[in-house]
Amino acid sequence: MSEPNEPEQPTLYTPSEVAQFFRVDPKTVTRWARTGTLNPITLPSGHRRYPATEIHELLKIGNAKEPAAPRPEAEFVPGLRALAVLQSIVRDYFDGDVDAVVNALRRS
Amino acid sequence: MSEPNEPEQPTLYTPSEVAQFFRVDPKTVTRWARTGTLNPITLPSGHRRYPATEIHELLKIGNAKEPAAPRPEAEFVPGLRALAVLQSIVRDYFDGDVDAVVNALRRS
DNA sequence: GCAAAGTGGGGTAATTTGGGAT
DNA sequence: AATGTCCAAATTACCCCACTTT
Repeated sequence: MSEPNEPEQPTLYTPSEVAQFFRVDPKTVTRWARTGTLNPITLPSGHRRYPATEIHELLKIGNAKEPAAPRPEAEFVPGLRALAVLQSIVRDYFDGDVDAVVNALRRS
Repeated sequence: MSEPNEPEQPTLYTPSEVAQFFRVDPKTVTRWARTGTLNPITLPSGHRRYPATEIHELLKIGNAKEPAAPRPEAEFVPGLRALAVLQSIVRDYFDGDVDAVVNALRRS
């Protein structure tokens, strides 16, 4: 059974992390969120988490065409768990449109 | 935790998985469940499993406003959050191998 | 049965939030 | 106008150990 690895590059950033990236006070990050400069998700508790994609965009990270990732010879075989999770993503976020998912992956 | 991967049946996340998605401590996820914020399934042992649909829905909160939804009839454009979640799946379950994800989708 | 990893409960420090004043 | 600081309340993180699952 394949299990999630430790995320070295998290999808969501905490307010403190974002503040450190921009070299500002966490309070300022909160203000940016309130004024719409940043678009975080809100936890059920009211705290905020900031999508890495948006932060990276603002930090000008990843806008260069990076060399292709190292390609392993052996084909990756996903476990049942990975398949189930992936399919749930396709269903909930992409309305079951597999091509849309593939396109989104190719662009990113 | 082996279960059929039929799209009709809801995918269940473990507390650790939910915690990774939200960038919070697993104990916080448990807290949300105890206070009724999340509605997990309770195993006979007392442990909890969280329906993916509810988790995905909560990950969208606060991200309702898309910067630009230009063409409804045009090609499907995933939201910022959808892309972020998808990328986390690629990273955690497919070791960052985009092609492996595409192949898995094409086969299913 | 045994070992390793994950989970739940509790207690305590650290973080986050919001408001207001500088 | 935008940012950093102080404050208090709420939320979360990290520590323990016992139990469950694999």
